[in-house]
Amino acid sequence: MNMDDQQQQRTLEIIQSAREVKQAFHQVMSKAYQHLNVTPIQSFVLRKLNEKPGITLSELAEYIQLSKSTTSGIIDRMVRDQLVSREQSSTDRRSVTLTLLDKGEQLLQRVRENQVERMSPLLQMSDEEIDSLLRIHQKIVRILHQELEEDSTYE
Amino acid sequence: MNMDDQQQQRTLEIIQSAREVKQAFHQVMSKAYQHLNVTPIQSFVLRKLNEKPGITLSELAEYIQLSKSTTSGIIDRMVRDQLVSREQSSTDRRSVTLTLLDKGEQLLQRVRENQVERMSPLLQMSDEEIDSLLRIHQKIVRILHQELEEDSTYE
DNA sequence: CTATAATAGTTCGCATACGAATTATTCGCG
DNA sequence: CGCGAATAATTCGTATGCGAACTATTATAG
Repeated sequence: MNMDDQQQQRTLEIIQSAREVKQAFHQVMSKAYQHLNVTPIQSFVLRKLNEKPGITLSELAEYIQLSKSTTSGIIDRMVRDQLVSREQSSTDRRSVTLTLLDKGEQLLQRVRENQVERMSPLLQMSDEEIDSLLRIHQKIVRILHQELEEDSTYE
Repeated sequence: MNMDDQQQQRTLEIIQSAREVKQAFHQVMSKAYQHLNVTPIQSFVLRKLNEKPGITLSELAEYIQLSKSTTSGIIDRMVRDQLVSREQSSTDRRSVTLTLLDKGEQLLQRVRENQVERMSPLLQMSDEEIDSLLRIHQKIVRILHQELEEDSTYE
């Protein structure tokens, strides 16, 4: 329960560091995609729908780790832009199934080409660095998810 | 300009990994602070204002790496909640100076105590892992910021 | 078989987050 | 000095992001 100041400082450094990385990615990706008229999260959804056509909204939300309400809003705008179709499932009338429309597939193709150009500088990092990064990130996510579950015992 | 599929896959892994970390931090920190009625970014601003009392809005925005418009909105809500005072600068009437109010200082104290409890599991990581993480994160931020600057040559 | 639980989505109010446009002020060049 | 450029904030419209409340449907317990 008690940490000394140095440890507290250490924790803050990790949080701040993750924040900076998040912000930097957000800014680069927003700028990289804006001339395609697509947002970072929409590009992410395009990929997922391409991998799993006919997925339900709940499954997509689980997949991209966002709440259903947020996911519903994202899909709203993608349907409005004719990138995605939203249809009632035949097996469970509560569910909706999501599928890429032609326009969505074409956009995904352009997103992929664009990403190649914009993100390639990341590969300045060595394989060892990338492996190390991915491993530590996984560890952090595991620790934080564990913390979240234990949290439900509070209150 | 041309990457093979493996490299493209590698880049995607990095982006996805950063996204997962971001989401995990967001969820844990939101939950950790919600009973104090403060958001993660507000807790961050409380710390900065404590370090640099009398800072201007532009300086704060630069510090926390957010746009002025976003920062202005965050301060709006903190002023509304009587955590922060916003006063016209005497030296430059265009600027505003931001200072923590008593209520803000008290809240910062509770945030600090709370954070100790919630974030300590992160220290399951070894010093080597943390050093490695911070170093690689800095490298990523450097690469992405460089990318952002070069971008302005486009269009 | 039916009342109740649980589940799938949507909607609402709120807090970030951005860029563009606007206002007020200061700077800086001639 | 004085006028145009630069700077500091704010406001607006839009897109994430969340939880709570709600509707519709399906599952389940008795």
